[in-house]
Amino acid sequence: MTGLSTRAIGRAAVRGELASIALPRFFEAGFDNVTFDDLATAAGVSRSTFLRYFGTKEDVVLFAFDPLGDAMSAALASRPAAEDEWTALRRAVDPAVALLTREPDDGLTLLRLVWTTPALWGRLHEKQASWRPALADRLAERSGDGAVSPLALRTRVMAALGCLMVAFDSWVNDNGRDDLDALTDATFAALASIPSYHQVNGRPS
Amino acid sequence: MTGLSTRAIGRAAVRGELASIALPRFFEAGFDNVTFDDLATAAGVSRSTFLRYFGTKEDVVLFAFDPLGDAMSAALASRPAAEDEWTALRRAVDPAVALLTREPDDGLTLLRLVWTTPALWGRLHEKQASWRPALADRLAERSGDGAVSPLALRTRVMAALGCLMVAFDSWVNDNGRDDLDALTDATFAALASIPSYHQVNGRPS
DNA sequence: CGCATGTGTGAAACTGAGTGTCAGGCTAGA
DNA sequence: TCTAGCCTGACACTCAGTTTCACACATGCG
Repeated sequence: MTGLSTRAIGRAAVRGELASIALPRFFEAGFDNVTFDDLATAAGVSRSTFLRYFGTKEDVVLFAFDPLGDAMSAALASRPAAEDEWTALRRAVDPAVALLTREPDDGLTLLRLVWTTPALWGRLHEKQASWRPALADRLAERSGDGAVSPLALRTRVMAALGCLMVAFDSWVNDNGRDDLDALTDATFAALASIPSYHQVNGRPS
Repeated sequence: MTGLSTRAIGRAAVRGELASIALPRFFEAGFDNVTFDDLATAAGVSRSTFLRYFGTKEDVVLFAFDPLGDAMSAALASRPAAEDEWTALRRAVDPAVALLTREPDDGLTLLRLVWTTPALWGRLHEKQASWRPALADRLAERSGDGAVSPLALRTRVMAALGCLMVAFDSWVNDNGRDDLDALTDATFAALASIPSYHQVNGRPS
């Protein structure tokens, strides 16, 4: 019943506070031009302390995406059992879309920073990959446990999160002109009906 | 007609030589436990020189994947025009499968190193992403230029390379027991027919 | 043949990320 | 009040990656 100790709650709060102080610096100066010393000074703590809360500089920025893993798993689990799989996956990524469009300017700025910094882009994809197992588990539950091969489920989860990433990419590249939600619909639609694919096994030379 | 100068050829050869000296060290000791000093000493050059050939440690390992971008583009371009898109994409990733299965032990060892080192895994995905534009261009050519939206094409290319990555993942995780080619077939098949997806736009609540 | 130019190499100094250690201070519980 | 444990700051350290400088070597030209 210990759940979250008072320590852990405090720690999470401090992390959020530090991240919110650090983000504007990154936006202004660019990710690579801000040092831990800068962040620590801005936050009024020592470099040591800042580093204790965020093991890497990337974590400071990507902290914003942390809740998405659980949120998307929960969203998928709450879809009606009768709903088809791809629609359920489309709805599962809604929390991600919502996170970035709640404050469209902030969301776009954040995503732009991630997209223009290879280290951040890479880490976001690592994080995204870490969400997959839980989503594949939810998918297995809803389609009867042995009905579809785990490999196929993992592939479809990969595809769904990939659709989200392509939508992010388009959104950043057109500077938020299009609606992120609509872009996500479009990427999911692009995989929904892959035109006439026959004989995967059996070598179509 | 300058193409490749004699300089560039020499440089590429040296890169290959240095990489082939370095790889076994990584395999033995683990990526993080090998320093540039170690590599330089092993290769009989100075740290400066080694760093001039590979800007980062990740590049030393991922050097092996460098030719894949062009190889996959060429493979896709050479598919018959009548072939359906998804099959063409499946064939486009053949060079990647071939690269890793030519010497199955070496390929598996290399991929295991990449998969157990977050930094390498992330960089491989960056590199993979850098291959996408060219592949999307080849896809646009074969399906009449304006016929399918660029967003849809980019999404399908992402999905195809994602299938490859999931196949890699499975191959590493079962220690090469299954055939990588067959695993790739399976992941592509998992997206070929996404079961009954209706109405992406129009909010299926 | 002698000289200038460009390129590859090595040495060294420097910045900054990330790790580990240690001592002091604050808080909570007995 | 005393004690045990955590949080903090200071410091030293390793290593990646950048930059600068000087030297060696090759090639092209007069």
